[in-house]
Amino acid sequence: MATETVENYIKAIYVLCRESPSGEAGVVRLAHEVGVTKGTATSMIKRLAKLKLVKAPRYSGVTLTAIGKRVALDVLRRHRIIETFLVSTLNLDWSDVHEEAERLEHALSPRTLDRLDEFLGRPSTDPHGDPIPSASGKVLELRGKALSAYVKGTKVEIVRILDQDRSFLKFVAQSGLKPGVRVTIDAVSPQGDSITLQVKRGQSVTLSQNAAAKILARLQ
Amino acid sequence: MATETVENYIKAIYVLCRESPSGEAGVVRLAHEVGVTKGTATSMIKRLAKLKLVKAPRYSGVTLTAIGKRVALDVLRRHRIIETFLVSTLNLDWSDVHEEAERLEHALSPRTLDRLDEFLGRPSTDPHGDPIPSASGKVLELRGKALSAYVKGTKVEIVRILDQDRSFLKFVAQSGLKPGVRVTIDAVSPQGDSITLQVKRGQSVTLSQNAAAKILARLQ
DNA sequence: TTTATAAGTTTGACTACTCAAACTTATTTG
DNA sequence: CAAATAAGTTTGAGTAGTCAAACTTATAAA
Ligand SMILES: [Mn+2]
Ligand SMILES: [Mn+2]
Ligand SMILES: [Mn+2]
Ligand SMILES: [Mn+2]
Repeated sequence: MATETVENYIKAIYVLCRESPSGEAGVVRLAHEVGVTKGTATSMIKRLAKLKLVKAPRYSGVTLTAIGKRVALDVLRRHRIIETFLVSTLNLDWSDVHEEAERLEHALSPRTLDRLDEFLGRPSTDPHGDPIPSASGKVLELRGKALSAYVKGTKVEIVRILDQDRSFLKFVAQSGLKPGVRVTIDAVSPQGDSITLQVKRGQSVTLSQNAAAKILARLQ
Repeated sequence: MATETVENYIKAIYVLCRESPSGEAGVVRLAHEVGVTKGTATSMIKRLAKLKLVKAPRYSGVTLTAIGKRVALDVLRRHRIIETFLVSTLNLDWSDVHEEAERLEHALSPRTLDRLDEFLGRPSTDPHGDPIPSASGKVLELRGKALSAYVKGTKVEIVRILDQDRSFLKFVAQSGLKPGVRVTIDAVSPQGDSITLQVKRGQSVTLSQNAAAKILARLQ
């Protein structure tokens, strides 16, 4: 079995590969993501390569092998089911659960995970709208487009928040922008680099294009 | 904060001190409990002493300091609340939850633990009848006497199973001897080294004195 | 009271993980 | 294209945790 540290690296590599257009994870960003120096990340990558979890040509980007991808999806499944439990059953704050799940995800046996999943009614997404991979390792990553991609007047439904940063999540929640909420694109200002949404009548929120890019929504 | 390993040692020392009449934990038994060699246990004890968690005179038994005792009760509280959750909410098997809680107990933040405790209705004992220490570190260890201490004809209520061994727990559960169950002492045979209980009408169980000593019960 | 044995300690070596700092290769940019 | 800079690697050292085996001290038996 992979250690807690290995699981964290693999999950981070999965996320980074998904984000980068080249489909590869860079060492510096990986190091930053897991909170270590780049030298440490390099040596860990070597170990992961020896474990057949990643492919890492020298002086180039890291990618997951099929086995590595499977490990990542397992960890992600655990992480998101736990987050769902913490929010929907224990009523913990939406913006706090990530750190907690970060530790708990390494301590759940398959059986307990399945019981938890059953108890929660087999949810398909977590509180942030992140899709929960199936037990067999399948996941539908793309649902919706970035808020910044819609034009003025469009009515959309928030489906996912891509950033796990606590303060950003806190701000998003404060603005009433949880997954499932419907908003109207009120104004788009390329000069001001901002976008304004109407959440309810009389309540509008202005976001930078950058922030709006981290919130996914779909039509209707 | 204490590492996972440190927490495991401290908890084991707490349990061993409670069991031994001298109130001290031996290195060999501690090593066995934690699953390491005695040399490893010795070197860990040194670290624990440096951390002011234990007192360990050379070539003699280990005892917890006040700080160490506090750590032990914190871990025990987490362990037992988790076990309660796994059994009463997720319907996991009574005899399986110990191993699971053994890992989860190191991953729960105080806030999440409190929410879980609240969700469960602030239970006072876990599924094995073990008392759950309070958040402030208080615990009532002694409730009931060993089954082997009662005489023939006595009607008692099972309150606690002292052994966490899976096969023993499985046997106990199979025999219908959970905490809360009422039984009658049917026969005591000093020669046969055994004791026979009537659980329901027509259902009786025979235990060795040794096994009966690990099951606590109280009158009525 | 000696002696065998159990309990406890020490030593040397190993894996997993980490950092700082020097170094090498790749990528920008003037 | 050459120089500057960013990205990636290597080296040396350190902590946490572990084992096997040799060793020392305490305890129980003879
Ligand atoms: Mn994690
Ligand atoms: Mn999430
Ligand atoms: Mn444990
Ligand atoms: Mn228990």
